Amino acid sequence: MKSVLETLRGVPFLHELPEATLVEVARRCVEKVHLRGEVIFLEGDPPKGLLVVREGAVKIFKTGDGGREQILEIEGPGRSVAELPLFDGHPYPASCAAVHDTVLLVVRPRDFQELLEHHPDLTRAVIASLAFRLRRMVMLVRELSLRDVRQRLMDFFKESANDKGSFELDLSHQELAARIGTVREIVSRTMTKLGQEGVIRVEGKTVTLLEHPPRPISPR
Amino acid sequence: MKSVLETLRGVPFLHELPEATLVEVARRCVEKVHLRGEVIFLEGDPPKGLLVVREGAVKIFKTGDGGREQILEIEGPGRSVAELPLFDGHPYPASCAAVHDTVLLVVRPRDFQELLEHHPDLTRAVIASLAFRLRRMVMLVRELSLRDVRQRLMDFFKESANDKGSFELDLSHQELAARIGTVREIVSRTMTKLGQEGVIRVEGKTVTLLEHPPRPISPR
DNA sequence: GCGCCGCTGTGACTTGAGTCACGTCGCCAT
DNA sequence: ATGGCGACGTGACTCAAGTCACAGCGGCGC
Repeated sequence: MKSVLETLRGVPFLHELPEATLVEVARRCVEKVHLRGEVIFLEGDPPKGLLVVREGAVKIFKTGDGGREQILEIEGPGRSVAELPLFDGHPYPASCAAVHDTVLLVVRPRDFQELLEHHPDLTRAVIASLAFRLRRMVMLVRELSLRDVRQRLMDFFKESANDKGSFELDLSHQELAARIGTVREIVSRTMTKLGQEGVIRVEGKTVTLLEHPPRPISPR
Repeated sequence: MKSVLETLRGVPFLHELPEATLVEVARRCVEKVHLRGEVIFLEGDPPKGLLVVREGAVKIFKTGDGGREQILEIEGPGRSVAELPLFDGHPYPASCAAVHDTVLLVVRPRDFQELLEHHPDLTRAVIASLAFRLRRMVMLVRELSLRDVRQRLMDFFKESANDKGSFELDLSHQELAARIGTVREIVSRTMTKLGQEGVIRVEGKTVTLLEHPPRPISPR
């Protein structure tokens, strides 16, 4: 596991801060461990502080009536979560839970405020962070509203593969379903079908995207 | 129509600025007229500047393969749009078009940057603005993923009514459908059904929400 | 007045997605 | 090994939503 300082340096929106400041931040960090599945905060809770994933992974999600879950974001090591309520003072708009056993660094709200005041350049970073999340949410809206499950699944795979031909799928079908806005069974079925069609190949946890000629746009 | 200054004062995130600054902003405003239906910018375009609706209304939307449209936000007089690309420098994540004939005030990106530098307190406002939009998008994701059309429609009505019993629906079914993520016919049908069930009453453009005993939670 | 056009209402049909119910497989702990 | 548990695969069924087609209405311009 990386040192506290290394972890903080890896957070995109803390990246610009001078070393001395990071040390200041590190000093204020509390470490907190959450076991797989454990809830870290619930929608509606008041801000707990800035959370940085040191090890493991957490999910941000909304829950619907039928108990169904829509994951907004999954964040791994070196990523921060829960900035929003910190910046606007309102309660969390969504809940958060540990996807794997997780070690978090927590910077309490007051400490963070103080930091903001002493480091005005940090504010720019904050804006960048919010802007990034906003873009992600717009993408998610588009996916959910304008694409079918098959497309959403492929989009997710392509993003995970990140230009490489394959990647490790470290989510259960259950979680993958919640990520792309559907249910376990549909993910299972769709993946099987994609495999049969030769669009992807699945071997254990490794998913390979098989190139296939970009099919011409079908006439309407 | 309100004066330029009054319009600017009405923008939530400019509200805090001292009068003198607003005058500065007003001086840099260019006015631009767009007729109903006209496209103001397209997804992928580079930032055009801060846009403030002086009169009329605009929609921010994404377009899908089949030509279907998902509206992210509709903004009326005294509301700003297109802040995001201004803050992070990236292209628009969605397109924008006039819903009615519209008068816009435009502050060019360079002028806005200058303003930001001279008024550091404005930065807080910027954060608030992004935070607000982010919350809206999270709400939209929840709607799209976890609620059915009937619920989305009622949610939209309740928000429009804003605690009053009724409101003016100034969107076509087509636009309403794009707003809540479905198609015209379904909106039409669902509204008819809600009317028959006595949940709402529709008279011309006026929609009245009829109170009805909060039905007990159905057992699962 | 007449014709055009955008908006709306509705029937009939199709289908993608979700639900239910099992069965299987592999892994871990006792 | 054996029992339990969580993850996965799949058939069968249901249904909300979307599509297609068409008809009526109402306003506006010429």
